[in-house]
Amino acid sequence: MIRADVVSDDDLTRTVLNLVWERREVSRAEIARSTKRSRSTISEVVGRLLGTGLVAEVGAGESRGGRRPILVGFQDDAGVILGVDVGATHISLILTDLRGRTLAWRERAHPVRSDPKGAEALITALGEVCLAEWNGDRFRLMGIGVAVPSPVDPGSPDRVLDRVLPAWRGHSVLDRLNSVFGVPVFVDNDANLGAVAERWWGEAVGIDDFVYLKVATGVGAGIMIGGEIYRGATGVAGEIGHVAIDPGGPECLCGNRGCLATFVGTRQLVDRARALLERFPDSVLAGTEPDIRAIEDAALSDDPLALQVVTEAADRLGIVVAGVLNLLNPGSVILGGSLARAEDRLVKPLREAVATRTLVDSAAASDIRTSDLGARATALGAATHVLVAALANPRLFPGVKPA
Amino acid sequence: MIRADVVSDDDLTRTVLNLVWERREVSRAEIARSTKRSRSTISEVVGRLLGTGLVAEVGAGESRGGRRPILVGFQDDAGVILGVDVGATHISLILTDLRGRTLAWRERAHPVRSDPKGAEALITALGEVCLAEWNGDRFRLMGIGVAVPSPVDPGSPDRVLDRVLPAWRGHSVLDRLNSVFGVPVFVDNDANLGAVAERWWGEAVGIDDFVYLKVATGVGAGIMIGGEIYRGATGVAGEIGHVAIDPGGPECLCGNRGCLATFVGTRQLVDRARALLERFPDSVLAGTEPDIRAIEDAALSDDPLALQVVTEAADRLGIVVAGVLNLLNPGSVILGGSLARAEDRLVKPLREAVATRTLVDSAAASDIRTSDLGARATALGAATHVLVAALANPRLFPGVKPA
DNA sequence: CGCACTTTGTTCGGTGGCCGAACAAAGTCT
DNA sequence: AGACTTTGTTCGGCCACCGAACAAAGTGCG
Repeated sequence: MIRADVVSDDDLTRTVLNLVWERREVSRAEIARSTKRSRSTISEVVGRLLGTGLVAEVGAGESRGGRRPILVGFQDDAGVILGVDVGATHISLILTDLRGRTLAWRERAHPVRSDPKGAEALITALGEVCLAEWNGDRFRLMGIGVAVPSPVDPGSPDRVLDRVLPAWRGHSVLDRLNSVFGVPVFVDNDANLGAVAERWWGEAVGIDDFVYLKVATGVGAGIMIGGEIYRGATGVAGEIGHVAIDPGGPECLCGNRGCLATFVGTRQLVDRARALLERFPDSVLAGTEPDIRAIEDAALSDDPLALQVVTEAADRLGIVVAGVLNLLNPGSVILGGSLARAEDRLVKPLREAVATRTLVDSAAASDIRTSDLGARATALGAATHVLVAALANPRLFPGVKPA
Repeated sequence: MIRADVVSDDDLTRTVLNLVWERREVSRAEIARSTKRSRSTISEVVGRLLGTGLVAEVGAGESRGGRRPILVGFQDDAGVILGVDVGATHISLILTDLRGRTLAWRERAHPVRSDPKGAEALITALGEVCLAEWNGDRFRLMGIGVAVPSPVDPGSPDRVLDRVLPAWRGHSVLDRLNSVFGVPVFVDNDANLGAVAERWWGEAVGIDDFVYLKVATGVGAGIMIGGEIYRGATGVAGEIGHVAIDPGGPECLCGNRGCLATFVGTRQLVDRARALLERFPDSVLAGTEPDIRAIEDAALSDDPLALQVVTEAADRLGIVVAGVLNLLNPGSVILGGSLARAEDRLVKPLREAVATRTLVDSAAASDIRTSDLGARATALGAATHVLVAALANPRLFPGVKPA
C-alpha cells in the first residue's frame, strides 16, 4: 500500500490551505489576520499554493474601507475521491469532489460475508462505473476510502481484524484496490467514518466533540474528540453493540446475553415488527413481509406498529446513550443508520429514556439528533477521510510535486 | 486569580526542561539525540536553563566510547507545591517537591458540606502548618492545587458548579487561598486529579490512555486521553456515579433509581456490611460499628463478610467498567479510593464481571488494577497538576524571570 | 471634485531559531 | 602510543517570518 504520510508538508502551507478550504474564498489579508502571520509571509505562501493549482485567484471582494481584496478560492474540482461502504449485506460507492459533492453513486445488495471474492470484484467494477459516469481526467483520482463494519487496528491500518469478514483479513482486497486504481487506499471502521461525514457535511459541522451512533446490522459508535476520531488503545473504541443492557435478554452471536445489538440491530427490528403484526392488525405493514425500509416509511406515516418498534428501540438505545453522556459528556449525539429517518419519532422517546438516567447537567447540555445524510453517509465519510488526509498533506493531491 | 497561562515560553526550552525532568540526569548530546536537534542548539538552550536554577550540571556520565558527557540534572527542590484534597467529609493537604516527594502531610475530618467557612479556615491553617513543618524558603512555593468532589467547568476553571458544595460556588475560597499564599491556585475534579497522580507517580506511569475510577462517598472517573484529562463539552465527563445499573434499585439523592453510587459509595458499603452482620456472625466485624477502613482491613484478612461486600461491589462496578471498556477501549483501568487496598480481592471478581459483558478483544487488551498511592492520591494529584502547569510554562517557577 | 484616510498586496532589509562544519577536550580500544 | 569516538563549543550561514515602506486601489467628507 502506498504510504504518503511520511514526509510532512510545511506547517503554515497546510494551515493556509485548510483555511482557504474552509472559507472557500478569502483574501490574503484576511488569512494573515486569521493565522496571525504578517501579510508578507502569507503572500509568499499563497504564491506557492497558486502554483499547485489547488487554489486560484477568483476575483475581487468587498472593500473594507480601502483597496478591494483579491479573493483566493479553493479549487473544488482539483481532485476526486472514491468512497466505498462495505456493509454486511450491501456495497455502495460514491465519487466526490473536494467539497463532498456527489459525482457518481452506485449501490448493490451483496452477501459480503459469504462471498468476499465477489465483493472485491464488485467494488472494482463499480469503481470503474463511477469513474466512467463522471467522465473526467482519471489521473485526478486522489485516493480511495473504504468503510468496513468491523474494528480496524490503528497500528496497522491496512489490516482488518475481523470475525465478521474473515476473508478481509490481511491486505488482499485493499492491495488489489491500490494496484487497480493506482492511488492510496485508506480503511476505517464504518461508524468512525460516519462520524467523519457528520463532522464535515452533516449535523456536526463545527463541532469537535461528539458521538455518532450508527444502528445497522450491528451497532457502533464513532467518537470524535477534538476533531479527531478516538480509537482507544487497540482500535476498538466505540464497539458498543455488545454492551449488556439486560442480563435476562436473548443470547447474542457474541456469546453473551442481552447485548444492545440483540435489541436494535436491523434484523432484530424487523423480527420485532413481524412479531407485533398480530397485535396491530390495522398496521399498514399487516399482510406484508416488512423490511427495515418499510418500517421506517410506516413510522413516518405514524403507523402504530412501526412507532411501537421505534419507541422500543429508543428505550433500549437510551440506556446506552445515557451511559455515553455520563461518561463522555459530548456536546452532541448524532444518530445514523436505520431509523435515523424517523427523526423526532426516534429522538423524542430517546431523550425521555436518557433523561431518566442522567444527571440534569449532562443531559441538558447534550443535544441529541438524527443525521440527515441518508444512505450515502458512510461512503461519503470514507471519501472524506481521504480528503482530510490530503488537506493535512497536500502532497497527496495529484499534480502537486514534492517541494 | 493569577493567570499565568497567557504568555507561553519557547517551545524547545519547554521540551528540553521536560526531558531533563523525565530523565533526571541527561547529557546535552543525549538531549540532542532525543529531540532531534543539533548539539549546538541544545547547548544554547541548556545554557539558558542553567541560568534559571531549574537544572544544574551534576557531574560526569559514563563514556560511550569517547569523552565523558556532562550530566545535567533537574533540581527537584527548586520549588514546592501545595496539594489540597477537599473530600465530602475530610480535608487533607500535602506539600511536595518537584518530584512528588512528600515534604509534609496533614489530614482532618471535617463536615465540608455543612461548614464551608470552617473548611476554608482549616485549609489555610493546615497549609501554614505544612509550610512550617517543611521549614524552607517560603517564596519557593509555586502554586496550590485543589481537588473538589464535583465537576469543574473548564470554561471558567476557578468556578465550581456544584450542588454538593454550594458554598464553594464562585471564587471566594480559591481567591482567598490565592491572596493568603500569594501564588496561583488551580482547581479540578478529584477523580481527574487522581488520574493525574496515577499518570505521574502511580500505576499509569508511561501510559497515555487510561481510565481512573475513584470510589469514595461518590463515584467518579478520570479519563486520560493522550496524556491529557478529557473533560467533555461542559466539563462533566467522567461523572459516572449516577449511571443507572438497576432500574429497580434504591432511590438515589439525584432523584433516579439504581445509580451506581447507591451500590458502591462508601456509605452504602458500610450500610451493606452492617446489614450482613447477622448472616456472618463469625466475622471479625461482628459486634462492631464497622467503617470503610475496618471493612478493607477485614477483607485483607479474608474475612467472609468483608469479602462478600467487596465481591458485590465488584459485580456492580463490573457493569460500568464493561461499558467503559466497550466504549473507550482504554489500555488500563485503575481503581482508586475505597477498596483499592483490597487489590486482587476486588480486581478478580471485577475482571470476571467484566469478562461476561465485553467482547473478548477489548477485555483482553485492557488491564485492570488497583492504585497503590493510598489516601494521599488525590492531594498528590492536585499538587501534580501544578507541576504539570509549571513544566509546561516555566515562568511559573519562582525565580524564573520573564525572558 | 479633490483630498485625507484605509486597506491590500508586494518589496526588501533584518532578526532569531536552528543547523552543519570545524575544533579542542577528553575519553576508549588495540 | 596512535587511531578513533564522543562531547561540547564556536561560528558562519540558511530560512521562515517579520516590520517598515510603498504603490495601487478603494472610501468618505468637505
